[in-house]
Amino acid sequence: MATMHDVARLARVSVSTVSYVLTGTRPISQATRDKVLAAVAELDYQPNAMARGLASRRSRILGLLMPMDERGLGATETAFVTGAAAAASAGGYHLVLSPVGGGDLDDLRRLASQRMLDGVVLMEVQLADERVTVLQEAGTPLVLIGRTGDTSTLSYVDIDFEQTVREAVAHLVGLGHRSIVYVNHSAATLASGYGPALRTRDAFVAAMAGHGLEPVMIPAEDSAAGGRAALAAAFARAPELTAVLAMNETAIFGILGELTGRGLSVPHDVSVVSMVTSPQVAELATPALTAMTSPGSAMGRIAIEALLRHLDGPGDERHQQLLPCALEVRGSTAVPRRPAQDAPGRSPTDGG
Amino acid sequence: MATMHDVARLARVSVSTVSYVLTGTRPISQATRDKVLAAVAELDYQPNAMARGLASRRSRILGLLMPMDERGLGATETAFVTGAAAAASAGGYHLVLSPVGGGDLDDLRRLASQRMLDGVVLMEVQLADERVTVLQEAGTPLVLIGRTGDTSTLSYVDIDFEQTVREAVAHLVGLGHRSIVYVNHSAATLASGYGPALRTRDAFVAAMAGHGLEPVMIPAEDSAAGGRAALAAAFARAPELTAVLAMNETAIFGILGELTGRGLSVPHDVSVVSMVTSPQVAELATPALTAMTSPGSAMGRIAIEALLRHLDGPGDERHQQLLPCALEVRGSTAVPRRPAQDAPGRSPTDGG
DNA sequence: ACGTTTCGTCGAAACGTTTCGACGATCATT
DNA sequence: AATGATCGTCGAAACGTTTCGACGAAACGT
Repeated sequence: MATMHDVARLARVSVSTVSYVLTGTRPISQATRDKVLAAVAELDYQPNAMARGLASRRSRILGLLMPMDERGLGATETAFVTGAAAAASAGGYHLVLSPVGGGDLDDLRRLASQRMLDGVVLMEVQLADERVTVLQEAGTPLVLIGRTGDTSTLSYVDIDFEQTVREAVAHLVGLGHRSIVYVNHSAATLASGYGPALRTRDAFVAAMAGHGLEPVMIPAEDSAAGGRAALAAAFARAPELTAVLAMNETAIFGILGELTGRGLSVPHDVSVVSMVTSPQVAELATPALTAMTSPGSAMGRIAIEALLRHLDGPGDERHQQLLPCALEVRGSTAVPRRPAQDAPGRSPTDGG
Repeated sequence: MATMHDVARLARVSVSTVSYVLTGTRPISQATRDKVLAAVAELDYQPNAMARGLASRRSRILGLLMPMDERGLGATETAFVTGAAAAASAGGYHLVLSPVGGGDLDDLRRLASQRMLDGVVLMEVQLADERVTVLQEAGTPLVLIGRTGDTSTLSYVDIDFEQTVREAVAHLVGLGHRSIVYVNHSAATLASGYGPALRTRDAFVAAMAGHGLEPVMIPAEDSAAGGRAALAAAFARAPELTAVLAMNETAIFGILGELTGRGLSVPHDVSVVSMVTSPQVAELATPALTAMTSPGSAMGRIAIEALLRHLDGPGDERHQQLLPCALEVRGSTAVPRRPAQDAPGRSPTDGG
């Protein structure tokens, strides 16, 4: 394995000159530069990451901290990781996936103190998240995915739940639906203050109100059984329902199963829209789900780019951005067969 | 940030003594050890990872190289990552996820040459995999997930496809099924020499032969549409079929949709077994799928442990291990309603 | 022609560990 | 009581970079 000394000797220059050529820190004449680069190529030289990290006090490693619970990563998180890794790679950084769960806060403290990570992206942030405190104490540059309760001081990227819900509701209303039920995460999750669940709830109420419609929200456990139960509850609360909007990616398969079980056809009897869902999951269902596609890959990229700016910049800048999910119409939404009670049979927006 | 010098000064010993206490490389008296540890605790000292890596020529970072194609990680791969990360963490190592796709072989070469990774776990290995060559040339310790064509020299962990298929077939035959169709990956994938597809094909033929039954295999594209087409093809080839064994986790949702579409009930008209599937995915279907659960987490752990042994040991040892998937019976398999043609009502293997 | 910048390069000192060789003490062996 | 081994500790030399200060040489203004 060639070192910088070898390159310097071969090019007949000093080590520092080689370093300046490679890092561009100081101006070097074209002639010398060529000599050095030729030597680098000939020796197939690669800088030693550890030595570079020690001397420059920059590891060029970024951490991606995700809960990694037993359910593992969904397709959305996966897209996020892919996007983040690509952006890190483009910036000359590596990305470390750390399975730092909720419990091992000491693990996290150790990780941050070892100076192995130049910066960190924190996923699945809770409204009150101890990990944030730990990392801030350690002085680690930080970008959040999601938002804490106090959003003022930190950089974050999050989904624009309000805009997303508004679009989803508009799509259904546009098709002629008047009775729409929103299936959220579980009551326990809501009670624990999970941001996305709370924000979508409020956004749903607001969006329905904007159309002069009654909002009905049903919480559901994160399982197929939870979805079935939620659908039963939905019909109990709103027997005339023609559309379901579901936040709960896991429950939605139960919802579909239960609808089929009741002899109801999707989309003609009941339309279904899945929120914050990846195309891969949406395609698994039959019919394929009309969904609000989460911008996973873009979020990963943006988060890393913000983090890199943090590292280079003066350090006092913040990046706060919301990204909406994109409506992708597939087979699970259509004009309702059962005409809306307070509307004519013809949908208001089908003038194609 | 405290350094080793600070600890040494506070404990009134030399730096090397501190190092010996911390690494256990040389014997140190209890009295000195106590002094040092007290100083460490007081200063909240954490060793600098870069300095340690440079001096010891060990980064304590392990790489997990996965294709990261646009489909992202399935639940099985996710479990693998989780298991691997936990094992690495337990061994005092960190795990780097690197999105090294097929194209950027140079990227991989660079990564290996930077001496940032002590060792590497390579996922989704092809029968002829250039990445293996690159890493071997760079002298990077290596463990494969999957097997190359020549299995003699390398360490690997893989699924025991033969055993898995045998169990799946035995389950179905035990229920009384006689006409079983195997839905594999696509013809193109088979032609490209993808190990799992080839191995399961051969294992299926062997297992069916063991029961004196006719093996029927249908290739299917990795999509819901591919699954539908495969099912149609299956009925064309074997109109009397009562069971489907599917390797293709994506196609299986299309298969289920098409069965429902044809008015056939799962499991009573047709039983379905999904191979190498995670419980999470199996639960998404209605009814929940009887599946051969892939040992994702265990594989991750075993691969990392083998890699760590590689790093400590003399370096010439190999670890080669096959893990079967475990049969988990859920709602998609049952005794066939349509009695088998060439057998009495009683199944040949149900002598419990 | 003479100071004064600017440019290109060099030598050496970090960076924070690990690890090697050495050296008194202590201990067992004769 | 002298002779080795063993134990515990120390000082110093790596490890392979980056980066600072310095220093000639060339280019500039006067």
